[in-house]
Amino acid sequence: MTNGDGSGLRARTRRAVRAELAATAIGLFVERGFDDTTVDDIAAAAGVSRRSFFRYFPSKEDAVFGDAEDVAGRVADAVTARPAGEPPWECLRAVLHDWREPIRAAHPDPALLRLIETTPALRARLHVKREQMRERIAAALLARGGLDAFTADLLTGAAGAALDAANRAWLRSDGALDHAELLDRAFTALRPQS
Amino acid sequence: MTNGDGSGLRARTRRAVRAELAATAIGLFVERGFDDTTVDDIAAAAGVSRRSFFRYFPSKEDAVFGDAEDVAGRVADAVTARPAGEPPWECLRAVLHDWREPIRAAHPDPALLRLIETTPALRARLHVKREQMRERIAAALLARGGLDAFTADLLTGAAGAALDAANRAWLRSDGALDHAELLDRAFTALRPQS
DNA sequence: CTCCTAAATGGCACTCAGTGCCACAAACAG
DNA sequence: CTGTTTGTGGCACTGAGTGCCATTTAGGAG
Repeated sequence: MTNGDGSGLRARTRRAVRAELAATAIGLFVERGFDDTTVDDIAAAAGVSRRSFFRYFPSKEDAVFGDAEDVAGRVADAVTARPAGEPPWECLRAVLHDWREPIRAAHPDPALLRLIETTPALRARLHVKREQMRERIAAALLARGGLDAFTADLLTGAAGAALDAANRAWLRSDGALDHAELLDRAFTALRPQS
Repeated sequence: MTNGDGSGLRARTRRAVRAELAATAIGLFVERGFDDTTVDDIAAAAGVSRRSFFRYFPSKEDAVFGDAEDVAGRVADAVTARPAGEPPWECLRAVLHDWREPIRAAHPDPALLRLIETTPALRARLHVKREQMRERIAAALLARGGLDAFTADLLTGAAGAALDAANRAWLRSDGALDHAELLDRAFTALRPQS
């Protein structure tokens, strides 16, 4: 029996190659645009074969959004870890507030954000990942008890809308506005009535 | 100068062929699944060439969502047409309430809804269309005055979340629950504070 | 009706994403 | 060392989407 965890040379090199591929792909996307970059380009620039690229990422888009599932899982865990009696909306507000920085750090390049905004294929993938994340968070919220599935869907959807509105306003201001305060304003405005 | 409007044999046959293609495509998608239906299959079943299919729809997915832009435009117009003094949130609630039926009528087959839910490519396209619609509605809401861009984004996003939550609960109940009442509950819960 | 132009069509060739298959090399367990 | 597992590259194939061209057809001008 081998070690199932992430130690060992096999798993480590695999993670390194994956990160290298993602960085190379993002660099090329930002430089030439998503559609004008082929998988062959990425693979060649990273020194692997085209076939191997698809062993690390199921699609070209996933080179950008590869770690989204990990983040979704950890955010869901953060929801579960909140105090039991906390109202659901406050729980979501606190968790999203805590995860603003980690999420931003995973996509440090503002040019990448612009690229995603202007590339239909990337926007589509982002929306799908976002929805998968929302479902996981809704499930975690539901497991905490105190609400039904309808309310869990509603609150997680509204929290996503709050985050989106804050992000858009922040991008419009070119980073001049305070992101945390924008998010707070959004959450306060949408706080559910009784 | 020819007639730019939609009358005339040219435009009418074009609309007819487009509708025929969409119906054929949806039928095949529901029957065999989206991925197991090729554009060749659709074109052959509708009696046109593969090349002509792409003259009516820019992609295979658009055979399902082809009229989304029209709907988005008309919903935005409905927002503009609401009484001037009406609070934004009530405006959105009223417009979405009025458009529940027309939107449902455009996708009458529940099997199609299930198919969209379970097909990644269709879900992705749906999310993109949804977001485009939200942007148009946000612009219309903004043009009414009385709010800033941040609030317009926030309210339209929240309205979308309300609609999604109502739709999901309605699908979960297999149509047993009252969709209008679910939507109303969602809007009431998220009504923004002062 | 005839001629002319604009639009619609079909066919072909091409690029590129994504997959299945196979042969080969490196790591690892015994 | 030996068998097994895991990663890799190469190849061929399907299918979406696009550019180009030759042909047909609708609809307006004379």
